Amino acid sequence: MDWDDLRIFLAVARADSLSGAGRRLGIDASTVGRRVARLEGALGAKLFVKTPQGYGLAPEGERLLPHAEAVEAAMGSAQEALSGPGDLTGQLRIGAPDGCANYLLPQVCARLSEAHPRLEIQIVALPRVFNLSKREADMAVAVSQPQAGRLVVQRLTDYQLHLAAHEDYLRAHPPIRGRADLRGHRMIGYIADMIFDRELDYLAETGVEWAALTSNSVSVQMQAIRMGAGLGIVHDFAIPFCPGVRRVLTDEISLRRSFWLIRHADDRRSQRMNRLAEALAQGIRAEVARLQARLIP
Amino acid sequence: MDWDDLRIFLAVARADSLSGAGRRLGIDASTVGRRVARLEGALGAKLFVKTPQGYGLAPEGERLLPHAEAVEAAMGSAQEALSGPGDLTGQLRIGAPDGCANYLLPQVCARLSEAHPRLEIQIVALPRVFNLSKREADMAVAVSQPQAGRLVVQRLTDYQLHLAAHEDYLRAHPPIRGRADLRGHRMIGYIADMIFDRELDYLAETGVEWAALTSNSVSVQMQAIRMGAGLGIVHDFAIPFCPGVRRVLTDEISLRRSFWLIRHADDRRSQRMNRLAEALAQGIRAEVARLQARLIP
DNA sequence: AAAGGGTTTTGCATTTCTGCAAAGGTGGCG
DNA sequence: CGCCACCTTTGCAGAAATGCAAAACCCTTT
Repeated sequence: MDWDDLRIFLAVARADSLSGAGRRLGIDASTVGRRVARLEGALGAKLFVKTPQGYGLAPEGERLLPHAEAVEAAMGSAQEALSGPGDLTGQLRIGAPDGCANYLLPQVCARLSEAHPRLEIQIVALPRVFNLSKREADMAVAVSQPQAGRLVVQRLTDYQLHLAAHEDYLRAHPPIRGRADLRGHRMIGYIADMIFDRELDYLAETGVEWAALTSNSVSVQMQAIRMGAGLGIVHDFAIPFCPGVRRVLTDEISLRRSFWLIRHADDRRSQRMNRLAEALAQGIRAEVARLQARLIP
Repeated sequence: MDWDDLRIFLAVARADSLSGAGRRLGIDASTVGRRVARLEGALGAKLFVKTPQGYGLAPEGERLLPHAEAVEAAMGSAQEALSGPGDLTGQLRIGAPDGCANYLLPQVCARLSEAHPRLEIQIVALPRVFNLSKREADMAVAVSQPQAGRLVVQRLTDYQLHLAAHEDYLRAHPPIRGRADLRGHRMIGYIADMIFDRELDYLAETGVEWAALTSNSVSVQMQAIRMGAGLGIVHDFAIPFCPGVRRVLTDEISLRRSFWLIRHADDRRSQRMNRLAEALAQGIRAEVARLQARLIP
């Protein structure tokens, strides 16, 4: 039995398909299929039920999975034992909502990447909740604490959101002195039925009923605001990236949210993962603080 | 990093050489060397100090070793999880002193092998103490309990030894009615300076001072006795294999010894190893009992 | 009903890995 | 001193694994 085939097995079990596993591993799907076949031969057991829709775990594979994960953990410890106390290496995939992914992670990860040249960071911006248990990512930034799953959660930082618009828009439209003046303004926000977390329902919280222009992406919303398309709730830390965008009604409308860093419970014992999480947490905290401090009141 | 390379690393670390590891793994030494080189490249660390006399663990390799063993253990559990509750598979290398290896293990292992067709049993007969920690064998039968090492020991069975000779020899020489009559007889025994365990010093215990024909192998001694070369202390359980060999002076000279089964402490958690050990223990017990019962008083 | 995107599977050219044989070194022994 | 046994390393031919492209299939959508 080739030990490396167990690595492939894990990937397929998590991706539920040869092609998905291949993408993740950076090798061809046909190779993945052949390695799985070889493993099954060596073990004398059918590990997957193969359908044209993908590979699903067979009972025997189900039984193997936790042991394969134990091997993976041991393999991680082994690699850890060698990488010098200083540098971090390997791959790190971070899932994050796109606000964080666009305006915070690039800088934070750039610095991290610079400090650790052999570290390979992947930022996955997705408007949905991650399935960490399937290892779609090693860590995830979330806007609320998950309830289920073998996960470990830590608070990253608080951040604020305010109503904002481009100064060109503000000049061209009636002044906004109070909440009542919002009536008649064009609002920009999330697509209602694509809100994947209650914490994102900013507009409802501010009492706005209707938005003229919506997107599932905060960066698209931000771009719309920057182009003078209207008013919207935006992250304070994003505003410095958009010259000309000004906050309005900061006294009356002010939201506070938190980012949470979510990791696999199993990774808790990994010194590497702990260090990566800590570096990420500090980086994000510092970046949020830096950007919010830059705001023109 | 190829997970399978860690398997090669383990073998080299234990064999202290590429060629030894290659023999053990059944692959060529040059391949072993290249895989080690590849692993070192992937890990960015020199794992071995390479000399024309072999591969010795470098400090980094020393650090990696326990983690690699953890991976090995996890890999074992994984394979165990799949092999049906019934059958045993894989390789089992048993080290044993040659008395046991010649007259007990062949039958016992033959039955075991028949019951588990995918099990591959190797019997290593060696006139020395095994280095289990280097995994020269998975288990070892010993004539005394080891004191040091992370080992687990269990008593297999007691057995007896008596003075014996071929009936042709007895007919051709003066009768032996008591210990005193032994004077003048040709004795067969161990080579004095090659006795690797005090328990083997049979002749000294019986008061015999000198042996005319000696060997480091009990089966060679037995063969000599069978050919009528003289008298010697032999295992009772070996006598049924040598037609014509009779015990003498059974009342006055009778030795009792024990076999012990020694295993790695780490293997204690392996259900497979436990089952193998149990099967071996029962087989050896039954075989000793069967053979000793067959003796002509 | 047909088309499109997703999957697995298969055939083939290419790359990679492996085993063998020879070369080069080093320590032990007569 | 030279020889022998053992080790590693290197060069090369054959075997094996890999990636790519195409085919076959299923489900969803137009």
